[in-house]
Amino acid sequence: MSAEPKKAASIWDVAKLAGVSHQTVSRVVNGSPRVAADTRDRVLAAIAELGYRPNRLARTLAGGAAQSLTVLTADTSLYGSEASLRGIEKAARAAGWSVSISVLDPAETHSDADIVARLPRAGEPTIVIAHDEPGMRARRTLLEAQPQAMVAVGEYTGKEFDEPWLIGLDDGQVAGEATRYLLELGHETVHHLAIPTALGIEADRKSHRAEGWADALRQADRPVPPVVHSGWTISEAFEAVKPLVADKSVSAILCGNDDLALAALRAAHLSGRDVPGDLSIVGFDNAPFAAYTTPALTTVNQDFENVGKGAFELLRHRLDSSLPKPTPTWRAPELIIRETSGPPPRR
Amino acid sequence: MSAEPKKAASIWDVAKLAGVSHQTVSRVVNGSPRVAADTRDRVLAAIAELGYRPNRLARTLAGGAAQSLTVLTADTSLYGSEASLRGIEKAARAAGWSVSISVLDPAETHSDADIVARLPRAGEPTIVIAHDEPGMRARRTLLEAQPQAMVAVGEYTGKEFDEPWLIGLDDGQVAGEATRYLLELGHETVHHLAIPTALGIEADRKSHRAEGWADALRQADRPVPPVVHSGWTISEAFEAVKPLVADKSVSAILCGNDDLALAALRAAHLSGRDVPGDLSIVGFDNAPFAAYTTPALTTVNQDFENVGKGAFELLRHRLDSSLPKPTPTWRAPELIIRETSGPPPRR
DNA sequence: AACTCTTTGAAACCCTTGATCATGGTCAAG
DNA sequence: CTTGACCATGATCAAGGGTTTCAAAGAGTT
Repeated sequence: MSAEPKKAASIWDVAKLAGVSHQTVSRVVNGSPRVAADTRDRVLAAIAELGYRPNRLARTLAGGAAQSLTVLTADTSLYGSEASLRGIEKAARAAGWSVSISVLDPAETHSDADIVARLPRAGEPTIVIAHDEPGMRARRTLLEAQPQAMVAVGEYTGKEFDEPWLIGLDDGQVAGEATRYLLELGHETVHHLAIPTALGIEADRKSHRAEGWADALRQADRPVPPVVHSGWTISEAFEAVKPLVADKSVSAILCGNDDLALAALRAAHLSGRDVPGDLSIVGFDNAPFAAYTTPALTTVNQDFENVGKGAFELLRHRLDSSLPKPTPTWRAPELIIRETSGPPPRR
Repeated sequence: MSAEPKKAASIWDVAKLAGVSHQTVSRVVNGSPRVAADTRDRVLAAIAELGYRPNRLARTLAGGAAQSLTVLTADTSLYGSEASLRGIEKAARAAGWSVSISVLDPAETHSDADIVARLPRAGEPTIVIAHDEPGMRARRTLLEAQPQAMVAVGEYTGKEFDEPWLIGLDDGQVAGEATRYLLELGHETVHHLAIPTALGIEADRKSHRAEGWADALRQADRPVPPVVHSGWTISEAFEAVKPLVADKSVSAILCGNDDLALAALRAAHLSGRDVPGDLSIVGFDNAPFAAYTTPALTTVNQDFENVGKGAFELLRHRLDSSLPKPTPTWRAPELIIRETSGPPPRR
C-alpha cells in the first residue's frame, strides 16, 4: 500500500542519511577516487536504503557527460530501420544511456525548425537513420546545427564518402555481386525494382544498390533496363512490379528490399509465373520472414544491428574524442542463396 | 561556416534582448494570459531572432508539466509491439512530447532495480508494451513504484480487467470467431500454435487468444487438442509446428500471430500439404506481409497503432485528471479471410 | 484618497555537477 | 619537535534552463 507517491530521494537526502555533504555523495556516485573507503561504504548504504537513483535530467542539465541520445528515423516498420534502431538501443543501454526516438514522416517535408524542435534540447546527441528524402534533409539540418553531436546511418552520396559522421553499408558491391550471380546463371539481363531514393535532393549519384546493379550489367556488356521505381510499402511495390512480372521477357528481378521482393513473388504467382522456374527474384536485407516465404527468398544479408551499434560508438567518439574511434564490427553484406533464384527458362 | 558551436539561446538571452525579465519570457512561452500584448510581441520577436527553443530537460526538472515518456517494450521486431510503439510515438509527437524507448530482453529476468534504472528519473511517465513474462514483471514493478505514472498495453489476466492503467485488446473473442469460422467450414476441430504467454507468472488464465479458441471448441462440443507452444521467432515456430503439420489428421491451425502462421505455411509446403486444400492456416495481427504471402494469409486485423494512441492518451489522463479520459478509438479486431483457409479435405 | 486589478519582477526551487577554498589530520623529511 | 606536503572532506557558490509563488509597481476606478 504505497499510499502517497513518496517523493524520490535526492542527493541531499542521501547526504543527510550518510552524514556527509551532498557532493561527497556525488563523488561516490561518479566514482571519484578521492573518497575514503568507509565513507564510500556509508554513502553506498544510504543510497541502497533510500533507493536513490541519480536523476538523469538534472545530471545532463548540470553539464555532466551526455547519457542520452535521440534517434531520428524513417518508418520504423522497415526492417532495416527497425533493426538498426534495435542495435543502437542495445548498445546504448549497455552503456547506461537512454534513447529517445522520433519518427520522420516519409510523406512530409520537414523544415529545419521541425527537425530541431524534435530534439529535447539544443546540442542533443542525435543519430539519423534514414535513406529517403526526409532523412537526407534531417541529416543536413543537423549537420548544420550541431555537426559534432550527430551521426547518420545510411547511404552516402559521393561527396560524403569519407565524412566522419557517416556510417554506411557499402551495399553497392553486393548488389553487383547479386547481379553477376544472376547473369552467371544464364540470365540475359537483370531488372531492378528500386526502393525510393533521395535522388531528388542529392543528385550526385544513384543509390548504391541501383548503381552496383547497373555497373555489373555494364561490365558484362548487358543492356541496362530502366529502373522500376517503387514506394516503401508492399502494396505500392506490388502495383509497381505487376507490369514487369507480366513481361515474359523478364527473367530476373533484383529488388531493393525484401518487402519489394515479397510483392514481386506474389505478383509472379498471380501472373502464373513460376519462381524460380520462369523468373528469378532476389531481395535485399534478409528480413526475418525471408527464409520462410514460399519459395524461400534469395536475398542479401545486412548486419543492421551491428551497424546500429557502430553508430552509437561513433557518436560517443565524436562527443568525447578521448573515447576510441570505433572500427567497423559489422559483417559485410552477403548474398544468401535460397530458392527464388535459378537459371532462366529455356526458350 | 558555423565555426564555433555557438551556445544555444536561453530564456535569459531572450529576456535581455526583449528588455524584460526571464520569467516574463516564460509566461509568453507558456501562454499565460497575464502578459500585455506589446510585451508579448517584443518577446516573440526576440525568440524568433535568437531561434530560442525551450530546453525540455530543464522544463521537466523544474516541475513543469511532463512532456516526455518512456516506453518499455518487448522485442521491437514483433509487429504488434512495433506498431503500438509507432502509435504512441505519433500521438506523443503530435502533442509535443518526446518518447524514449527501452527494450526488455525476452530472455532475461529483469529485477525491479533493473526496470527502475531504465527510467531517466523517478516518476517518469511510462508505458509498458509487453505480453510476455518480462513485460508482466516490468508492469508489476512499475505499478508498485509509480502507479499513477504508468500505463500498460497488453493482455489482461483476469483480476486487472477493470484496472484503470490497462489498455487491452480483447482478442479472445475474435480468436473464438476465427475458430468458429473454421468449424463452420467443416473442420472437425482446430489446433492452436500459441505464442508464449506469461502464464508462469500470472496463472489465473490462459492468454485470451488461447482461451477464446478453447471456449469456441467447447461450445461446439469439439475436442480441444493440446496447445502447441512456440517461441517468438519464426524459426522456433517452424520447429514447433513441424510435427503438427506432419499429422494428416490436423486440418486447421489457428496461429498466435502471423509470424507463426508464416512458419506453419512454410512447414506445410515442405510437408507437401496443400494450403488451403489439405490444411487451413489462420494467423493473427495482420502484419504487413500477411496479404502478400502465397497463398495470402487469413488473419485477424488488430488496430495496434490506435491502441498505442489510446495508451498515450490514457497516460496523459492519469497524469493530469483534468484531461479527458480517452474513449477507445481503435477498431475492434476483425477476421480477414484471404486464401489460407477453406473447407477440410474430403476423406 | 483609498482600493482593485493588471502587469511585471524578484527570489526560491528542481537536482546535479563542478570548481574553489578552507580545515584538520597524517606522514615524512629536516 | 618543526615544517611542509599531501589527503579526505566539508563548505560555498555558480551554473544549467526552467517553473512557481509572492510581492511590488503602475494604472484605472470609485
